[in-house]
Amino acid sequence: MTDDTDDAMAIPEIGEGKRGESGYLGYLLRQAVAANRQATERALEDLGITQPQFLVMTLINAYPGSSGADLARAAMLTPQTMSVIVANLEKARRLRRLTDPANARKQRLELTADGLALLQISRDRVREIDQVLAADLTPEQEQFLRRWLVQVARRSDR
Amino acid sequence: MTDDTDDAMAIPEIGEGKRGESGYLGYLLRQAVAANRQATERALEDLGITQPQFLVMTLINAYPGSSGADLARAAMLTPQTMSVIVANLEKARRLRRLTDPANARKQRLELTADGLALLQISRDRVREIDQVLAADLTPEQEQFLRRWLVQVARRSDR
DNA sequence: GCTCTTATATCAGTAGTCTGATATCATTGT
DNA sequence: ACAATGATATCAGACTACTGATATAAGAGC
Repeated sequence: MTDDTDDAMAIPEIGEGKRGESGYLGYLLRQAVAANRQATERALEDLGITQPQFLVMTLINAYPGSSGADLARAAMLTPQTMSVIVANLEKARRLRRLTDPANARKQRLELTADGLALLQISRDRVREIDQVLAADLTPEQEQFLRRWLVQVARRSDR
Repeated sequence: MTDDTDDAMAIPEIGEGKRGESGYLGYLLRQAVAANRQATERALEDLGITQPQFLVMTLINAYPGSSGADLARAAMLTPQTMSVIVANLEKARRLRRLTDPANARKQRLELTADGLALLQISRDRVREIDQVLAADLTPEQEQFLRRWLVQVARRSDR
């Protein structure tokens, strides 16, 4: 079917037209993140870990004893969203909740041995995907990129 | 509360530590996109339009008569996802489905007058947010960014 | 003491996003 | 003509992610 006799216009390919250098920067950002997320989840598929779960496990490992609210702030997510992610991780027995001795409302979170083991396996794979992102970049270019991304996140922060 | 007598470590601020120049590029990307999405949805809040809805309305306007499958390919989303977005847009009477005369399975999508009016109002606001992203960038830097984002999207495509 | 504010966690509802499974229509091959 | 293949749409289930509402605990001010 090479003839285009119907009147629905053709949509350009990824790198072309509005989907390339023209078009919204926000759209290109979203496209890139979606691709990166899919790559990550494909890499962690056999471990049953999603990208957000990996992020939260990483945070808990780095700052053990944090509360859900702490994690929500760190990940720039709402407490409700974090609550769901933590609940899913708990259901899979990858973390534990301990009641804070000083604050009965607060729950101190920490990884189980199982969670830590999975995190360690995941880390290498995620790092590898991350390095693909920076391939073909000079150190200066990567530095510029990182600074720009942080600035974008901070500017819309509130 | 300036003393940190409890043993839960403090989590750094956005630009600092692992949340700044170090840390995963993928994480920084996600943070930036989340911030951008929130800014966009805040700007379109009174119109009741989400960022994905804006994208789909823009696509339908540019390529009227496209099918859900066409749009899914263009937006790099699955047909199921597109189906949900289209259903929500139809529920809000911002688009119409016409059955394709040549293919009873296919549905040709087009904006209603209402949808088009909303799209036109939205456009300026979204463009403004997009320009904030590119503020402080030289044309060369912006060009480099766009190329990198397209490359990231294309590389993990499939 | 008691109230007001703040912080924490969670329930409910909506929207987006994926994978997997189905049903239906169109095209192609024989 | 008919079976196989492919394209389209959609249902179901799971995980994010948001807003809004609620309950409870801690701390501040009176």
